Amino acid sequence: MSIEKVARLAGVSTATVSRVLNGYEGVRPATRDRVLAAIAAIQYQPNLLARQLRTSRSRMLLVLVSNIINPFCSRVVRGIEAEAEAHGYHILLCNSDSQTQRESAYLTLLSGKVVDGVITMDAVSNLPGLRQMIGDSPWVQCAEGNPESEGSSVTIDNQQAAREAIAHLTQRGRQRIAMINGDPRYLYAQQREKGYRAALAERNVKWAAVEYANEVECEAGYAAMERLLARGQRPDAVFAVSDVLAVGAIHCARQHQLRIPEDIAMLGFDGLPWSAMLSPPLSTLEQPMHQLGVRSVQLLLQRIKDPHAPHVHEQLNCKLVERASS
Amino acid sequence: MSIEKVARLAGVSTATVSRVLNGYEGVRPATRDRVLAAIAAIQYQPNLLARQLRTSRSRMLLVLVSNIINPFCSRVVRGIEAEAEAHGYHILLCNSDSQTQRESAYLTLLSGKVVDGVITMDAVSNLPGLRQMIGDSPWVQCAEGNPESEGSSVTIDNQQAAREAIAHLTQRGRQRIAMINGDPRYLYAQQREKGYRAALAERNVKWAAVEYANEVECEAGYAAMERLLARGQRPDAVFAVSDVLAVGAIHCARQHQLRIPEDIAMLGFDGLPWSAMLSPPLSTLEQPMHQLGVRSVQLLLQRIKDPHAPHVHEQLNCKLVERASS
DNA sequence: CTGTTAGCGCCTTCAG
DNA sequence: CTGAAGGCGCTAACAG
Repeated sequence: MSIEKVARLAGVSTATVSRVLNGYEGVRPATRDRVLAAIAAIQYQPNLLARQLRTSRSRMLLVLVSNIINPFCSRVVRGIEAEAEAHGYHILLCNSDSQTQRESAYLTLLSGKVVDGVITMDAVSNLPGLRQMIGDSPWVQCAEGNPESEGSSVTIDNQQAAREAIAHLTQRGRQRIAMINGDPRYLYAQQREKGYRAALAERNVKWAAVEYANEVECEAGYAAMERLLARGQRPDAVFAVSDVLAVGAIHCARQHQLRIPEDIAMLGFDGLPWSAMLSPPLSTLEQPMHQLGVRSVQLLLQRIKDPHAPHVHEQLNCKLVERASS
Repeated sequence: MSIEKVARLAGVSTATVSRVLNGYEGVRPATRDRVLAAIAAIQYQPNLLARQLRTSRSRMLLVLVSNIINPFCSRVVRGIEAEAEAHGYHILLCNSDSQTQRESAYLTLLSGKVVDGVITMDAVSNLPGLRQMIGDSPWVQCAEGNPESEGSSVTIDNQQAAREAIAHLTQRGRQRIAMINGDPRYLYAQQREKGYRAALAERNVKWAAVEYANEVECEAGYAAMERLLARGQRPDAVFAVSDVLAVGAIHCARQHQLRIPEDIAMLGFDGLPWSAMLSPPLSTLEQPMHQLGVRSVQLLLQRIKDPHAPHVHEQLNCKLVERASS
């Protein structure tokens, strides 16, 4: 089942078989046909591991994501995979749950030459241990990136997005805008909160309230809303950093006999398709999810091709979609 | 950066280094320490490709999924990954979009020894071409499986689940139950439709209406509902094969000034967490998503360990969750 | 146009 | 307890 058997059967050398396999030009049609026939005869399948070892290129990309269950993540990953496949690359998926140990287990695949590069969608850039494991291997941070760290990144302008969110809500006359944020270990969470506070400050609004959801699941959004409502003065608007969290928050508000948007306006983030189909339809900040993935791959492949290519920090635009919830 | 450098630096043979690396017993502590020191000194990282080639085991599993964006899929994949990781395996993800060509591209990784086995969540068992590529490599069908095909499978009893759905709706006094089904090339869709029709027949109900969503996205659910409402007599209940489709269907019904559940009862499928937080909360058939993934990996690893282990066809239970939408 | 040869980096008998 | 040597299957010079 090796290249050698094919060679023997076709009466040629292994080199020739290899040439046929890899589509080299200089092979006489007659011999090529003999080789092809031999391949078909024994149903030969090249051993890709051997090839990868020899060429030291695996055409595989590692994708480190906090949790694929987050619909935002799965859509970005879809973009990654689509673009990777278009260039003949495959992807290896790691759900880290932000556990350093799991991430480092996967990163050995990078040093172990099993993958040619890595795209991280998790808070790794501020973890020195992981940074060191990545070394100067091809690396792109996607959606969650520190522009000041080494390595390229493709993100949105989180701070700016949060400002737009607040601008929108104040414009609609809201006075007490609360925020349901994600785990503050994430840069995106830090940046959005910074934008939120800055926007309020600019408007001389002193009322602020932030609750953190420990994961991006609607139950966590519900719980955060519960805590928000348990505080003294009730907010008249909530800015959630994910549509998923917003769903939970809306449900919680309803349980408290509050009307959306009359009593509380609600604004989500991400722009998942079903946000438009909720009742009321959810206003949200739409991220270019697919494109985030696509661009990340493009930058990564560029760097794989030329390890000395400069690092790039790209920011894609997001878009406020106004609907009935705010 | 190879094992040989370590050996030279430590003044031992490559064999000894290998022994240390793989935790073999019979190495004198003194030499082991020297080796460990050398490894640390040059920051040696084993080349996993070489190891995989040599041992012909990659500890990687291929997961072929139609589309990771489907929340049902991402939750199953999460289960797969969790269990795989617990056994020291990594996973390679392929979004096939049910395109035979893409699937076969990924399956070369199986014949190419890049992965030790494959879990398919897509309609492949009835595609002879792909079946042949898999050959008798370790293979488990997850969530979408043909019990009559070779290879193991872990599924739910789709037909039975559909019967329960109809039983529930008729019990609530519904007379004209329509179905929003998935792509009929999938076995799950065929089986659920069979259950739907059988349940109606048993009750001597002649009214039936089935529309197919071309993908599992809420927009497709919306479109299917639109077609359903454009038909002559309007249904008083809809059984959708996915909560995602149900969201779209509900939205469409609302646009037509129909109330849920008064005018139309709605029943979803999968049991995604946010189905409980919609308004009204969505009744649904809850699948053991995580467990489907976990069991698949267990069966697969079993078969990798012992290629002659018998094929198993397991069915996990799903559960009707009654909420306000029906 | 084709064959010979030398590894890629590792593990694993088989000797000692 | 340790070393020498062979080979996993493939590609890429280098000859011819």
